[in-house]
Amino acid sequence: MAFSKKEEFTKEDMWLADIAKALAHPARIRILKILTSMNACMVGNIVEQLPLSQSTVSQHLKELKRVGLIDGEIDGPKVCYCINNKTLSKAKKEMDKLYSIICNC
Amino acid sequence: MAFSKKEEFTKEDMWLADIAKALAHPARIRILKILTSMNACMVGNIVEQLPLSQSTVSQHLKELKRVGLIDGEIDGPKVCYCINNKTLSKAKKEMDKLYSIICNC
DNA sequence: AAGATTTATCGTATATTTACGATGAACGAT
DNA sequence: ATCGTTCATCGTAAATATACGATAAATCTT
Repeated sequence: MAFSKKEEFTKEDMWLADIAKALAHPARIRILKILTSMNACMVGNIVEQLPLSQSTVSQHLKELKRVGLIDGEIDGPKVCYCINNKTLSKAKKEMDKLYSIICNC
Repeated sequence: MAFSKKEEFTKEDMWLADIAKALAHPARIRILKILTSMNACMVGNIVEQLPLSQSTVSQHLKELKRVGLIDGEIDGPKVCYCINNKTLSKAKKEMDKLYSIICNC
């Protein structure tokens, strides 16, 4: 992103852009769907369902966690990930707000 | 993105991820809002309202155009940009669909 | 025709993203 | 205590993204 000038934008636009960035890879969209369909699950379970290595999936999980869209809970040597519905609700709300502003529909 | 494995995902997830990528910068969200508030406008008009150089704004416009969220019409030496409501509607619809799948709200 | 205006593109620098294998850290099981 | 399992992190490579100034291309104005 080089030396980005993001400070010059509103907090709302920056937050939404950040959420959009987290959604900007099909693997991460897939992960959210997987977590929903299984309610919650271990990393290994997610890796199985994606055409990516364990380390790459771990990075995608980290990105989703960074923006708060998912939570990870340590369970022995495993880690159980799940959707963070609070952040997701907020994301939906803000996204709807954006569309209500810019969309004629 | 290195050598991305995006071929292994569904078209829907890839399309949505691509739309999200286009929204993944506050300047581009701002541009969509500006285009809405002014209905349509020239590049210079947009540049005025952003803390970015003309060439950088031009790149952001190109990214929005790439995914079809905006259209540009040449008008003399100027170019008039406007929202593409068709793509935007589809984006909203697909985004809603995603949220309806993954969101408990 | 010459000059001004407008915008896209080029060239460039730096940061970030995506991917992988290898390694390390934490835990459970033997 | 050692071994296997699970996952994050490190190191690395290549592609993209972001930003800018400079330049080119197209069009208006004079």
